[in-house]
Amino acid sequence: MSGFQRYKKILDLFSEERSFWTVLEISKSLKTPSSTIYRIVREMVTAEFLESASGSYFRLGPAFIKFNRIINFSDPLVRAGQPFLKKLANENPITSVNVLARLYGNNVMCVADYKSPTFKKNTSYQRGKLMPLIYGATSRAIIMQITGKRLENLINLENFKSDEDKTNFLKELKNDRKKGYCFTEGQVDKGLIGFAVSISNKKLGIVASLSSIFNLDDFLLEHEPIIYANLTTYGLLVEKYINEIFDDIQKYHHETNSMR
Amino acid sequence: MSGFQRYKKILDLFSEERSFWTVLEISKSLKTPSSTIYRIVREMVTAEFLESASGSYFRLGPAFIKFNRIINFSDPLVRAGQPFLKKLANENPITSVNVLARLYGNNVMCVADYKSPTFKKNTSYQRGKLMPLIYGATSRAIIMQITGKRLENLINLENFKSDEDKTNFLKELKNDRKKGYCFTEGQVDKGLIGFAVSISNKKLGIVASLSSIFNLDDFLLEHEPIIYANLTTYGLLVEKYINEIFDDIQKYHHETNSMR
DNA sequence: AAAAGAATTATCATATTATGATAATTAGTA
DNA sequence: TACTAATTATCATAATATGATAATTCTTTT
Repeated sequence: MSGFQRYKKILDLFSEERSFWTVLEISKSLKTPSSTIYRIVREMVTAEFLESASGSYFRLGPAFIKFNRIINFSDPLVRAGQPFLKKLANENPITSVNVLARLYGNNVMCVADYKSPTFKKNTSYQRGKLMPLIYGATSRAIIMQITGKRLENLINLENFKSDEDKTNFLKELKNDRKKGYCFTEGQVDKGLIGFAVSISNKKLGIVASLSSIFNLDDFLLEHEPIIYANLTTYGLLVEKYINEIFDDIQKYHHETNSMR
Repeated sequence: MSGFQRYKKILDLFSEERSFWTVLEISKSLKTPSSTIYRIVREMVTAEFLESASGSYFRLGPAFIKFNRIINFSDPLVRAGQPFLKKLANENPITSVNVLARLYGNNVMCVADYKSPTFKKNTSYQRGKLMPLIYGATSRAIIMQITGKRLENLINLENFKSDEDKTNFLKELKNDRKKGYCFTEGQVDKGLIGFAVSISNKKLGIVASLSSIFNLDDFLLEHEPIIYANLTTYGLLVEKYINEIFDDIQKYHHETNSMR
């Protein structure tokens, strides 16, 4: 183990289900002597990436909250898209969850969400949560932007039941790419349906989507055109704002860099 | 520079105001050759603690969103307190911002907040934001739990205008400690007032506070007893739940550790 | 399409740092 | 108080990071 990996491996042990670890547990789990782990953990506590509780337990530290906040207030995708989620919810014909998601490594991650106050069911789409790559409209509108070898690599990581399933998926992907939007039913949460459009920004390396999720029971066919119109309109708006934000950033850097 | 510091120093460059950095900018700023920075940045991109955009810019990576989410869903303080913030807001006699905050290094950090929908003004208390240690009721209810050398060290980091100011502050602290709650006016945001109670859990090393912030203009003297009653009641409830959560965690560890 | 320039990665000898077994200390508990 | 568990210190050795430079790749311009 070397470099940043040394620290990452420890952080990766912490999960929602298991958020407290003792040094001995870490040591066993990583098959590394406890004297080494003690030293590393101490470093990370100093840096506030870990925090110690009594009973010799350690948990994730407040640094993550701090940096998360910085991202939240400065990430172009979040900044550009967040304000529209509520509007989208209000203009949708039925109660909805609205989600901004992006490619995150080999997964899709939700980066912002807004649920209508009247939406009762719990959904799998919540900020920070990793989502499966091949299920749900939210993910589809992301993966359909990817082509060639990159797509192949991503797809090969997934466990399709059969080769037929895989071929079907790729066919659907192609279709949706042409249409410019996606629809899926119950792929992530039972009883829910999703609609999504792609969002991207080449300069910023953003591969993302904007989606609305509804209760199947609430949905009528006549809602469809309105839903697509809303998503398309706001999707374009979000892209426009991302561009503007990036331009501002570049301008700022040119100014400050030329000041010396 | 060695160990985790090497990585931390780079991360610490990123802020809300300046969220994009090029390798060259980092290299200049840290007075370290760019070949070294390139290597380190690449490592962090792999670990998803940094992310590259085009134009050779880098920004904070999605790992922070992921770990933040884990904290959000597993931190005993947040888990115990978050659900009460809305209730507190609803039961307060006037529109309010309600905040859970905790000691974070030498600062106070807000870890959860709920604003009444009718509360219009922007406040400085938002999740993840660092707050001054000696201003505002939210911070006061935290620092008043600290005594002895620890308190002295913390206080000495602050710039009091005069020794008199410092003595006064310590006197007020003592008073509030006796009373069991705090009140301040306009110390953090003009036109706002704050009420706070302490929250702590020795086992978990939690030194925190629960507070309600109001518009000075809305406030009448007759509101005061209700506000204190609410804060006290919910403060105790939060502490009770923190305890229960910790007991669950311990039970879980005993079980899984004895399984081998 | 070629060329120039910028960004990024590779190389490698050397300096620095991490490792882990063990001992020493400290904190927690009965 | 004494006992046990947790944490820190020590240190020789193995492993790794560093940074100057060269090589490569990516972008932009003509």
